Amino acid sequence: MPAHSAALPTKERILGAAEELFARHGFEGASLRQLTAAAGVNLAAVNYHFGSKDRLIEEVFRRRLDQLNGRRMAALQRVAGQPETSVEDVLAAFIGPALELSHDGSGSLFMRVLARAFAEHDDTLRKFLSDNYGHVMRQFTAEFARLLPHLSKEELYWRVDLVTGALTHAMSGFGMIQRKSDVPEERHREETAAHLIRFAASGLKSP
Amino acid sequence: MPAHSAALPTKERILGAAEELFARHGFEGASLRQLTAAAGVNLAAVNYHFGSKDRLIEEVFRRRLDQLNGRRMAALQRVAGQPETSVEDVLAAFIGPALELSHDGSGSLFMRVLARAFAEHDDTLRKFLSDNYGHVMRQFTAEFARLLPHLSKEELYWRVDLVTGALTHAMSGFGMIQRKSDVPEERHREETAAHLIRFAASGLKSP
DNA sequence: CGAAGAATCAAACGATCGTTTGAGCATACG
DNA sequence: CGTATGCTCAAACGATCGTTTGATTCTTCG
Repeated sequence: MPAHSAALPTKERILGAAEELFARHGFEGASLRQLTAAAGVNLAAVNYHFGSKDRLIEEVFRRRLDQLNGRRMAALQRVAGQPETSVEDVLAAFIGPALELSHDGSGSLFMRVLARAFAEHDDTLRKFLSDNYGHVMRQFTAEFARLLPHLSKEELYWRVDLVTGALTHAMSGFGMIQRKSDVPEERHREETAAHLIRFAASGLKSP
Repeated sequence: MPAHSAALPTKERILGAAEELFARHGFEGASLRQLTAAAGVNLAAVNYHFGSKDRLIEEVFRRRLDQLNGRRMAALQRVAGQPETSVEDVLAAFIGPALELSHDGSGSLFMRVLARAFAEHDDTLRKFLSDNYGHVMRQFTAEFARLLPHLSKEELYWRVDLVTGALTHAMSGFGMIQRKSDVPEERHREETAAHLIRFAASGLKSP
């Protein structure tokens, strides 16, 4: 059993520093020496607690995606199959949890890590993400298919993919997603969600 | 003066191999040793011809972006300011040249390199891209502003940014952009452009 | 031809990478 | 108390990184 450390357990400190440095410098660009120095732990701690750098990368994803996709699925279940559900409702179920994470202090960098994962065409990482979280995208796509029955399968896949790209890009912090200092946090989140949902719904429902 | 080599000049061979390996493994992930081996040139050739790895990265961008943005600007000039110009026309001027490049044998990997550049928050690279090619995005945004006068500045920036994200994502090869073997190249390009333009125009014109 | 310059080459530079080792410290349990 | 067990630590492992050097080859031109 681990002794209760001063501030945070070593594993959590490593995961936090890894998230920040992976977002800033990429998976190959961030070294374990920078990482462990930032976390204030010994260099060997990574291999002791995680086995390897690759396994650490997977854990960085697992920690956030388990929560993020759990909330997405829960939100989807609340509207899926209902007769009065709109495209906007489904988009809100997809976007809302991501925005909560994105504006949640320690998790705000994870969206940038996720954007990097999309840019990586590394097969191992992509297979890990597809195996563990592919079912979420499939469920959302199925619900969109129900709400947009006039779209061919190919047309639907196209549009869902374009929506994914737009949201990933926006939420990884390139856009104007930064909150102005005179706007309250929660209100800014709602306005951001409204922007994203309006744009994506328009694209999805395009004739 | 360079002697005329067997196939391609050394500089071009390096640029070609760099584009492929940067797309596949990232800027830090691709080493000069892999790169020069793939190009069939000596390791020292990179520093001899380009000065450093960072300067090589810049040249990889310059070679493609000069052509890409030149064509974009030329296409934009043909429709900008005209009274009968539509949002779709401007989008076509932006997307068409990128699709030509994306489907042009040796240039097909460059869009993936560009997607990586977006994921990199490296200040040096971003400043280079902004300084050299920022005026292109500004010109297109100005034309969108003319065609969508009811949008606030903030709203317009939001939507242009979302369009950029969607297109970068799609053209870097995550979507279904791959051509089926029974569809002719040019027809597939037109259909792809039609998909992208319809989606983006819908998002931009959203009420 | 012969000198000059451009280009290529093998080899090495110091720095840094991910990973491993083995000793040392702390806590837990008989 | 003594001895496992979980954890941390400094140090080192071999490999690989970007870059530099100095000699060698090739090309051009007086």
